[in-house]
Amino acid sequence: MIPNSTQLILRHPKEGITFLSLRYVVFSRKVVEKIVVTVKVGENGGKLKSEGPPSDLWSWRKYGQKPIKGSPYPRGYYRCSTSKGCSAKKQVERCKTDASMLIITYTSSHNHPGPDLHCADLKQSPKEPQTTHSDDDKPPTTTLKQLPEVSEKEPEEVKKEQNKTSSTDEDASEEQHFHYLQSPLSFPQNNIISQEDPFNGNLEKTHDTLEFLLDEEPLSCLHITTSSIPKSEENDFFDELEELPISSAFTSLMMRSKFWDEGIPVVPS
DNA sequence: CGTCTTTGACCGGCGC
DNA sequence: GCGCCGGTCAAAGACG
Repeated sequence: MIPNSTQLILRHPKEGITFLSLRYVVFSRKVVEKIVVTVKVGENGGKLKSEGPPSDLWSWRKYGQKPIKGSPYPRGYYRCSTSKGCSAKKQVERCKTDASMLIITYTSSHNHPGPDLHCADLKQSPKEPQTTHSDDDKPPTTTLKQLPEVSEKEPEEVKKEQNKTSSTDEDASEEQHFHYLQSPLSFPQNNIISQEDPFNGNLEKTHDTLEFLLDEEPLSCLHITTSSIPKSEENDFFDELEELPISSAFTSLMMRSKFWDEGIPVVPS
């Protein structure tokens, strides 16, 4: 049985409130690639106004919100405002069975380089709404941190910068409690998914990563699986989707991200 | 004043 | 053809 989805469970080193599960998704029928990210924001994540949503480095502008049939929570529609004319979009909604879970769907891709990592990391995308959302109506942005594919930063440099930020400003903002990684859609598509054989090659590495992750005791009841999603209504959400394992590119990105550094405190020697 | 959010209206796809 | 539903538009207001 070939695993068709991957979930990564990450936790905050202190509070353990942030979780992330990632899936690469292809709408096989429409041949439209979407990437669905589910984010565990913790029980208080969606209830405390002070608890700002995680943000990525892009600026997202909300352009719509619709109540979704079958879900008590509305879905928010965002498009990239980092660059005019960028077609990147994302949809953010809460899991109907678990309000602490956010389901973020990325569509289209950025047609421009991402923001500078250093600057963005320090400035934390000031345009990004952080604290104005309420319980249900304004979903947070994602924990995805997007690195410009045009500028491959030295991981050490990135870590250094990020550590500096987190060490000096760690408690300044709830935002600091979230970990960032690159938006999958900022990768060239052939780096995201091998259309011919999406499971080949990446699988082993993905599993290595997962085993590594699984060494960390999960903090929540969120199920970890590489082959199926546990029975839940969330599963229905993905039923029509063809799920793919995380690519090595994405994995490698995570490994050098702040997300990785802080989310996975245990590093194999 | 520029940018963003909110929110009702509008549009297109799809099923019956 | 009609209604439902998801996605988008755009005007108005809020905010820094």
